[in-house]
Amino acid sequence: MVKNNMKTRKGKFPSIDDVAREADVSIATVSRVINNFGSVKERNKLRVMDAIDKLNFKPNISASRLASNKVNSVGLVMPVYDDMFGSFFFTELMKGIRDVVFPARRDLILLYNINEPEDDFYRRILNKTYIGGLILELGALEVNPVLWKSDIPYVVVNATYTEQRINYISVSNRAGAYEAVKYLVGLGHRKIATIHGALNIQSGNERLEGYKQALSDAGIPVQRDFIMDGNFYRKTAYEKMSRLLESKEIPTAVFVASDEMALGAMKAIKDKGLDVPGNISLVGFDDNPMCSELSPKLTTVRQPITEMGRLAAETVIRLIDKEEKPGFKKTLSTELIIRDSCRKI
Amino acid sequence: MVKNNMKTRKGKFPSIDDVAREADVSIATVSRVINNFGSVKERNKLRVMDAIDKLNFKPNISASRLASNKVNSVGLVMPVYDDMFGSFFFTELMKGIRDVVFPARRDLILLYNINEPEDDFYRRILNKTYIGGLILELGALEVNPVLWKSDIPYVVVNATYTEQRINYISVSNRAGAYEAVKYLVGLGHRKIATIHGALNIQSGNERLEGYKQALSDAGIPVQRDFIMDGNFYRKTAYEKMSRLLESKEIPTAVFVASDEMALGAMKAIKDKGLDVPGNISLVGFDDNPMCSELSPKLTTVRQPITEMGRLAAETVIRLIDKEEKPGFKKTLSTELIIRDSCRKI
DNA sequence: TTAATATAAGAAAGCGCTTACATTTCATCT
DNA sequence: AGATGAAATGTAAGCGCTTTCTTATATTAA
Repeated sequence: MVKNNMKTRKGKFPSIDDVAREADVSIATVSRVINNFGSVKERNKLRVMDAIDKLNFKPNISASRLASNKVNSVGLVMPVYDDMFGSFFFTELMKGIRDVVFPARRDLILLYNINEPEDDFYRRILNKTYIGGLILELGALEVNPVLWKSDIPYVVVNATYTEQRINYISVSNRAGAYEAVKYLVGLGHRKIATIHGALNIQSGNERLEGYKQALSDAGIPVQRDFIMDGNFYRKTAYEKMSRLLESKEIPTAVFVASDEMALGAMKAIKDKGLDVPGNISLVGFDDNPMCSELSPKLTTVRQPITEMGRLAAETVIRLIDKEEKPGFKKTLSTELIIRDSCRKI
Repeated sequence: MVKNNMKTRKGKFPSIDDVAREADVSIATVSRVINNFGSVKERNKLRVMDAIDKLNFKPNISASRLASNKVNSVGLVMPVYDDMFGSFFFTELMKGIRDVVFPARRDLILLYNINEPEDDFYRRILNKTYIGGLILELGALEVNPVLWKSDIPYVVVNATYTEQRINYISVSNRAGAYEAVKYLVGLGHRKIATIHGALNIQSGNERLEGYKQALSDAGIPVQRDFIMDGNFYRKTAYEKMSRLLESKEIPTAVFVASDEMALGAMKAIKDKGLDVPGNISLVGFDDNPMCSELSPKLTTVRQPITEMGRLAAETVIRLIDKEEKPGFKKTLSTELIIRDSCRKI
């Protein structure tokens, strides 16, 4: 039920017929050279290209799509972020995506679900006949059934799946967290707490597991009261850190599952009159650029978000072009960036 | 010269003919009810809608566009940002845009110019026959001639133009800077320096003017060596601030033309062993969320970026729909957010 | 040289819609 | 009841491309 109130663009663009007339060939030939398809004699190819230049002709994509029933745009489905990290993540991901999508001459369609039942939202997307494939960041959501019942190719970013058919590109959250905690252990810390992220989000869960594993492997018992329930928000981290500082046994180091939370934690520590890393060593996750603006500069686990975006775009395009079979799975590795927020003990 | 390697979506979607047959009416009638256009008897309207539901029919947008030569998608042209503010600005703007564009059932096409001559880039956009209008953030660039010679509606964001036909939505940079400096004057400061932004960008220029004007109006002479040439980058601001602190006459307050630069300035001050606001009062511009994470929390000028995005989207849609005549010009006001980085003197 | 084959070019039939125009239906007024 | 005009519906001609099929031309083989 779309209102019929759209604007009409002046119908003065040259069409393929004009080019054909100008080059004195048939429109079929013009189409062949436009699409670099079939065989055209060099002489005619040149004439057509000249005509195209002369008339400044650009093919009408709607017509092309209608006639060919082919499709090449990439859709990007994102949740509605509202925090600092969301904005960082989004822009970084976009950098990778755009660096692949635009040089490949694809269109990038942004798709936000604003107040629509999820099924309807995806059905609508599927019926946009010009979208060839999707890149999805789902946060805490599952892959929608409408999607996996369809035959549109999609790759999910920032999550892993055991289902064979689901393509994803993720990041080694577990290993990253493991490395961070191992680093703290290496500095001599034994009382290492964590403020973890939302556990309904995969990355939150995996980072917690990495933390536990690293402690176990170091022969350090995992203490229940050293595990603080966070949700990736700064404010929560502030509260949890404050709580941690009031407990009988105060940790000497804390692994915080995101930089944004590390910010809150650091503030809580300072507000208590304590020092980072003097009293408490801190490691974050993400490598948000603000990390190096804090004092002390935050030691953190960098995740290659841009790279993830780039790879996601490359993959979805290959899937659209059928150059790749579904089932593409990749986990990119993280890197511990050592700065000034941890000390030997 | 597009390679012919796109994927074909299974051609099993029901068409308008199927609906017409199912509802036992003509395709014209179906089209009328789809577009809510012309007159259709209630009885038939219902039958068509039932048939649409039953078959799960969705119109083929490419066909619709080709036939009607009408168009409703919104294109968003952005520069390639690489700094923190860019990412903040981009996400904030997007928030406003998406909150308008998606409920209005328009598509949002992201357009980045990656290594393409500007003219070609815009010509390509214009020939995307499904883009009805554009929102542009141009940074230091001018409106491209290809664009203003065309008849596509567009609104420029974050800049002002005297040309009558150019639609823009901007922010009162001058007044914002003026208010900030006036505030410093009110606190008793007389030696007020500024680190300004890139002067080839309007906002940079206007903020500098606001600074000068505020001083003049307060009867304070504008001192040449209190005006430091910045470019919105943190690093430059760090250097300029350091320089400022080494000069004979050290200011008691500095108006820094962006929060990102304020970050650099603050660091420079601390690195010199001085205190904010103890020795130097600081005011920023933007109200980047990190402002309230700094210590001291940064006093700054908030600009309504999301609101700008929202208005830009509303405007471009009204222009597409011809509900608005070209020449829409609006400047949104800023707001001084007083936090802890300034003191009385 | 001619036959056989490969290559190049064109003609024309759609793709799934919109819409101008023609036609039918229906309510209203003499 | 017949005339009249408005409302409802249908018919059919495109929109600008792609692509199949056909035909013409060039190349090679015999």
